[in-house]
Amino acid sequence: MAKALTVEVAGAPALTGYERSCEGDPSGTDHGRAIRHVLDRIGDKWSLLVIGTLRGERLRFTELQRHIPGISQRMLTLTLRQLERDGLITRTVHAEVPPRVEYELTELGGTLIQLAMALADWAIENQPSIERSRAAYDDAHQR
Amino acid sequence: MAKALTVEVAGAPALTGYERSCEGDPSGTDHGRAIRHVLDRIGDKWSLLVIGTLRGERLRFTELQRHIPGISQRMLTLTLRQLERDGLITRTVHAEVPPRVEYELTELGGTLIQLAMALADWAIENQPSIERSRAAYDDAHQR
DNA sequence: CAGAATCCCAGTTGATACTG
DNA sequence: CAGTATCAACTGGGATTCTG
Repeated sequence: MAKALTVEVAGAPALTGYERSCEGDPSGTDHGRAIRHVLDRIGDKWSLLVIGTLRGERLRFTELQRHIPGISQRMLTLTLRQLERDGLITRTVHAEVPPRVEYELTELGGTLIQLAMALADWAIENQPSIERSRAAYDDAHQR
Repeated sequence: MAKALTVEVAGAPALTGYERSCEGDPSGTDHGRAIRHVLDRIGDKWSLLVIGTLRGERLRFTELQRHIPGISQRMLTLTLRQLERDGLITRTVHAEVPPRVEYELTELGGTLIQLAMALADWAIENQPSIERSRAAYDDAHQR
């Protein structure tokens, strides 16, 4: 997840194999590379779910955990940190006892929601079709 | 990748922790669940890249490998099989020597391209902003 | 309450060698 | 050419325990 942090050398961000091999790419807009970047950011198990949950509401740590069944304390923390670092959410600590920390989407994070919704819609709409295709494939390739 | 295959029980597809905990969900359209499904399908390292490469062209195995720098023979094979199973691409074997196998997007796969392009556009447009945010974050949190 | 620190396994990916 | 088979390495993520 923190790839760029672990392999960073002299301030230069780490490069994946794909990126390295594309360094001299003539195309100004390498979509492959771009896609790799989004996926690195929101292609993990929880990021998109956290963003979706923060849609329209500002929530506390525990509230988030309740809204996202199955997420562990550890992964919620890591995911939130990552999203904060990328500027997709903000983290606000209130100087109280007991502590209260609230998370909320930034404007940038908000723009991602649109994509997330599009993805979800696609999934909902095409799930049956995919399910059928799988059944057919498995049926034809069993032994 | 083949999660549903490995943990299948009596014909019922496996459930992730998230899905299990949502079984009684009242909402007809659980976006969280839907997003989980798309991510399971195209959130891996190569699927979206393969789909993007197949955009508009029908390509052979080796051609695909050349178009996608960094992908190993093994991962290309696995990814193609998965996409074929899900009905996103078709695999055509020509009875020749040497063998010729061509891959091409299905209609369903074509619809995914739209989303992929949207993702790529988002990445390209917001990459600088994210980069800046990261630099600021790392700067503020270093020690 | 909101985490930080550890431990650890399962699953994914990569490298390499072999084949119809 | 288009794979398959095998092995090794890496890492994402869960469970658990501790703390300001």
